[in-house]
Amino acid sequence: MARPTTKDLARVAGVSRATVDRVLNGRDGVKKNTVDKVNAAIRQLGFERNLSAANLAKGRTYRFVFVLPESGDQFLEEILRHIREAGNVFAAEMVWASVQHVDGNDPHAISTFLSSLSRQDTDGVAIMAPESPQVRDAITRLQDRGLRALPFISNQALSENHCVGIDNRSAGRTAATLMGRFIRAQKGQILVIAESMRSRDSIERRYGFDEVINARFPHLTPLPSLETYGSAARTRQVLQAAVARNPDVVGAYILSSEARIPLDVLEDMTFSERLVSVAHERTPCTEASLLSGRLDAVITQDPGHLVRSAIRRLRALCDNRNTLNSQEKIRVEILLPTNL
Amino acid sequence: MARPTTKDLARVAGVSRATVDRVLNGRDGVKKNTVDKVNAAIRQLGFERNLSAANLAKGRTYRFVFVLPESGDQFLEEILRHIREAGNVFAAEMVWASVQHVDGNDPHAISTFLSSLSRQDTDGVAIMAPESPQVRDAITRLQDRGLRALPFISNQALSENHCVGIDNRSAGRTAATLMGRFIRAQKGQILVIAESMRSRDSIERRYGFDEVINARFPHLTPLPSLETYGSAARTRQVLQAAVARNPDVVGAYILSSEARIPLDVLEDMTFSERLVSVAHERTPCTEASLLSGRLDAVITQDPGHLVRSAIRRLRALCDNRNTLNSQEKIRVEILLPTNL
DNA sequence: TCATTTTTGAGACACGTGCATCAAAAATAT
DNA sequence: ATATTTTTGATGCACGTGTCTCAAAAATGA
Repeated sequence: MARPTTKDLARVAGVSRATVDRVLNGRDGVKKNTVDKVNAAIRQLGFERNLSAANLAKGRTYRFVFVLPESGDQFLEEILRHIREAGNVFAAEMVWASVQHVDGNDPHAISTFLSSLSRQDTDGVAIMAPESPQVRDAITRLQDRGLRALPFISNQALSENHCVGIDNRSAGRTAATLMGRFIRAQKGQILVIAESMRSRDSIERRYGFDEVINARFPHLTPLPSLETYGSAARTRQVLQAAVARNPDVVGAYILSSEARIPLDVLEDMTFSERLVSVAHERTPCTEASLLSGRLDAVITQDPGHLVRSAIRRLRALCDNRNTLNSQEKIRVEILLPTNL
Repeated sequence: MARPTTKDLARVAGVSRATVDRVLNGRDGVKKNTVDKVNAAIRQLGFERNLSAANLAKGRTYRFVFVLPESGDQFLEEILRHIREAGNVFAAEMVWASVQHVDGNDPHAISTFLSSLSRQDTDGVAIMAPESPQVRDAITRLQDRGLRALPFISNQALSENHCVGIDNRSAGRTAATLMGRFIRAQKGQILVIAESMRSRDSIERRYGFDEVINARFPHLTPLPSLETYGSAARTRQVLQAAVARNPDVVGAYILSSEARIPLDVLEDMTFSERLVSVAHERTPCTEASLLSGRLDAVITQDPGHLVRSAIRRLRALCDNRNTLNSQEKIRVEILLPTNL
């Protein structure tokens, strides 16, 4: 019943605890034959290292940095809140999570910041930044210096560590399914509104969206993406232009994480029939809009889950452990007024 | 930077480590004044007990039992799989999770089993069983003996420990929203199919479903619940009778966690137009049905999350800690063919 | 005041692992 | 054969907390 300890291992393998330690911690200078004996004992006893004891002995702490853009985005606010919250919870497990803001549009700034990190003060980094060669190189150098890096939400093409976040193509496909089924009109156009189409996330969402609309709802026509660049004036302008060109707009898909501006602008405009609107990310704004009926559905990813998953995965990377895939898979969630 | 230890506490509070220990672990025989001094030091230093060290010192293990019905239900299979999986993950944190099957329809058997548990071999129990006075009493006695109990998935009216699981009324409301918006017919009836309507879960789902259909989709009529009792023959019989009485059936809501039988039966029947069907719980059967188009949506709760949440909450109960509410809230998830 | 009780302190050991050091044993080279 | 290198064992301390014991100090009662 009691868990076997390294002492038991030593006894069963017929070696000393010192040798068990050498094998467990991968030190060299141990004959292959001896290594095998110890491993056999590990299997035989079902030995598992007592993490509490190990961490205590090592005085191990995990110092993680979240590198985030500087925006005042509501979704990002949520992320920040959960980082603080998780900081408290994981404190008992010796995890320190801090946040560093850098201009998301300045690859040079990101790269410079990443270069400033060292093992002296940091064990791992979760990076939310658009993909760029500079950033990619900085991440590689980070890893060469022994730090662990993880792309966070915004997709980075890192070889193995796939991103903490949803499959954006699947998110776009889901938005399309809801949109297609909610719209009752026989035909019409759908506005697609993004803050910018330069990010990989937006592109993937758009791709998934078109895929499903074209295949399953051919009576609907998704219009070319409208970019707001975060400006209300510009949003109003491009939206009005698009609606003028397309008399039968029946839906609006807001695919960037800041839905406030497009929603406000849409509110002021008139359409022949009530628009079906779908947006991304749960924020105070999208929640309120769902309840008031301004939005019909919200596709989201749980920010708390994102943060905790990033921390767990960074820690696993530090310990060279595997994570539980089913726990770390971030789900494409659908919010309706009824399941907030 | 380094975390304060009990030694630091003792120094700052001007007492001995023994006294700090007495305060931290709530032993008596300490003057109120001294307690206050220690608590002040705790606040001043922001002391947090090192859980690793504490657990190591106590040799604490957490032995939890999941009490589950004996069914061969696919959803239950998933739950079992995740209990085994979680067992591996939590092993490093000294958590042992075992499973005990009892006949879910026999309150006496459940009560007898619960009475057989003692602190000698068990620290906490997660109970999935229909509510009944006998079971409720057994749970109370369990708690009197110092064990921790938690209602699991199936709703138990335990005073404080609210159930690990979704809000079933919200789930029913969500099913209704999707159903109402997916159905294009001007009017029609909706089949509501349950294994049994005796369980609190079914009742709550049904209640939420009717609520939304009546309020938002008055052109649709939800029919009285049909009970299958798990029998294919009976299912066929009651379904055919219901359809004979109602010529305009346009939707089917399967609200129990086993969707296989109703789906198979529905498949064989003919309707004037394609049914919109919504079921509960992600299982191999519902997944396949979504992809094949037999089902339009599935309302589900993540079984892995359920299991891990139950374990975390039981452990928190044992340690008299609070859990992170945002992490333990089980979401009403919506599955479409596009976000599996 | 002295006897009694309550409160506090000092100290030791335990938990399981990590990480040293140094000597002993075994294997290999000469 | 001996000298050298490689491999192993023995042992001790550390991590932070929990849990003892025993004695000292302080507070309370008479």
